[in-house]
Amino acid sequence: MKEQGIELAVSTVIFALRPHPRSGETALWLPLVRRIREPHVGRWALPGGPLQCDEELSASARHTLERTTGLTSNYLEQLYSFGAPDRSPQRVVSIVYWALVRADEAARAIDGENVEWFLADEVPELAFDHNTIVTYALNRLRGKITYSPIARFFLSPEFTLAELRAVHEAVLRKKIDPANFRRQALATKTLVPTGTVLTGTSHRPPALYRFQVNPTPERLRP
Amino acid sequence: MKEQGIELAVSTVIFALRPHPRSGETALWLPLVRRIREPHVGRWALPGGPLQCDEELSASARHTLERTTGLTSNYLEQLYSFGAPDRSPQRVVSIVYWALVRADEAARAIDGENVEWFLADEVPELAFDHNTIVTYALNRLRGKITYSPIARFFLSPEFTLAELRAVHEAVLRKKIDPANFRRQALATKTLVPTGTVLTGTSHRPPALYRFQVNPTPERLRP
DNA sequence: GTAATAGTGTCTTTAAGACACTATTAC
DNA sequence: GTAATAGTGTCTTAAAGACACTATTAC
Repeated sequence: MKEQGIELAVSTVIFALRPHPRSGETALWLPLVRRIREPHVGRWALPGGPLQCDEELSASARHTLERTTGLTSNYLEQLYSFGAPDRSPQRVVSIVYWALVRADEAARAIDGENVEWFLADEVPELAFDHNTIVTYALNRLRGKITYSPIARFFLSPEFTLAELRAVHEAVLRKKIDPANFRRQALATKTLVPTGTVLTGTSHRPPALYRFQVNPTPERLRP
Repeated sequence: MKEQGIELAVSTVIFALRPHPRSGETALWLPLVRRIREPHVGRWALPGGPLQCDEELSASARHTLERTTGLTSNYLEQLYSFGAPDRSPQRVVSIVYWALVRADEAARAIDGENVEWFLADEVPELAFDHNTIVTYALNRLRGKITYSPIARFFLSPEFTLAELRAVHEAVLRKKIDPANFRRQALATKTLVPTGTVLTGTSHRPPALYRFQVNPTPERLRP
C-alpha cells in the first residue's frame, strides 16, 4: 500500500505554573515556537515535529519537550489527533500530547531558539488550527484536575496542602475553601505526611506531604 | 520534509446491542474483519483502512462503518491513536474511532465479505494490538455512558425509560434500580414525553419519550 | 381476580460546601 | 500581645441508593 503523501507530526502542549506578570498570582503558561518557514512564517505555533521512523509517539512528544524547553516532564498524555484536510496546504495529521512541568523546573527552563512562554489564557493568534488545540488542552487539563490527582505533577515531591491547593486554584482560576480541600485531599488516602514541617513562614508551620508511590490503581478514565 | 514511510490508517470500533446467544439478554457486540493478507492472515481485526488523501479522519471512520456493516451511526467519536513502532512489520499509525449503532439498524446489518459479529467481551485473539484497542474502547464506552447521555444512540428516536435503562444494564452488565434510574434520567431535563404510550405489553403501558433536540449544550469533557 | 411492569414516596448514607472555631508559628 | 495561616468541628444541602408502596394494563 503506497503512502498517501500525508505528513505525520507530533505536537505537544506544555503547561507550567509561573507568576502572573501583572497580578503576581500563580498562572498557567505554555511555550510556543515562532515559525521560520512557510506556511505561517512568523506566527507562533505549538512545538512539535515530524514523527521519526522508529520513534514512539510519546517519545516524539518528549523529545519536543526537551528540545523546546530543556526540561523533562513527569506527566505526558495523548490529547487528540487533528487531521482536517484543510488545516495545512500540504496535508498534515498531528497527534497532539499534553505535558505538565514542575514549577521549580520551569523556573530554570532554557528556552530554545524562537521559543517564548505565554499565559495559557492569552495566547496570540496561532498558526494552523493551534488555537483550537490549546483550548482543547486547557479544557482537558481543567476537567482532569477535578477528578484525578494530577496537580502533584506541578509540584516537587514534597509539598504542603496549601501548595497543592494553590495549583488547583491557579489552574481553575477560582478560590477553593482550604478546610474542604484538605478533607478531600486527605480522603483520597494518597497523601503521606513526611513527618516534617515547612519552617520559615511567618505563621504556623504547615506539614509536608508526599504522594504515595503505588496506593490503589489510579482511576481509569481514558 | 520527506514523508517517513509511515502508513496512516483509521480503524473503527463499532458497538451495537443484540441478544446474547445463550442467555438471551441484551449484550454488546462488535463486527470484526478477517484479514486476507499478511501480516496476520486469517486473524480477526478491527475494520479500517488507509486514510485517503483528502478525507476527514471522521469521514474515513464513517466509510469503514458503512463498508463493513452497511449501516450508519448517529454517534462517532475519536478514541485514541496507536503508533508503537513494533505493532506491525511496516510501521502503521492507527487513529481509532468508536461508533454506536442503533439496535433496530444493527438487526438488519448487511455484513460484508469476511465480516462477523462477536460479543464485545468475548473477542478472540486479534491481529496487531487490536485486543488492547477493544479493551480501551470498552472502558471508554462504560465510563462515558455513566456521565453522558449517549445511551440514546443505541435506541430509535422514541423509547421507554425501561428501554433506556436496559441499554445501561447491557453496557455496564449490572442491574439498575428502575425507580432511581427514572429519577436521574428525568432530572437531566433532556427527555421529553411524546404524550403517547407503548401498548401491547401485558402490563401497564409505559410512556414514550424522545430526547430534546437542543436543550442545554452537552457537557464538555474532551 | 393475578401477574407484571409503570411510576411515586420516602428514608438513609455520602459527599460537597459554608463557615465558625482552635492551634501554632514569627514578629 | 497581633497577624497570619494550619488545622478541626459541624451544619446544610444535594445526590445516590435501598426499598416500600400505589397505578394501570393484559389476561
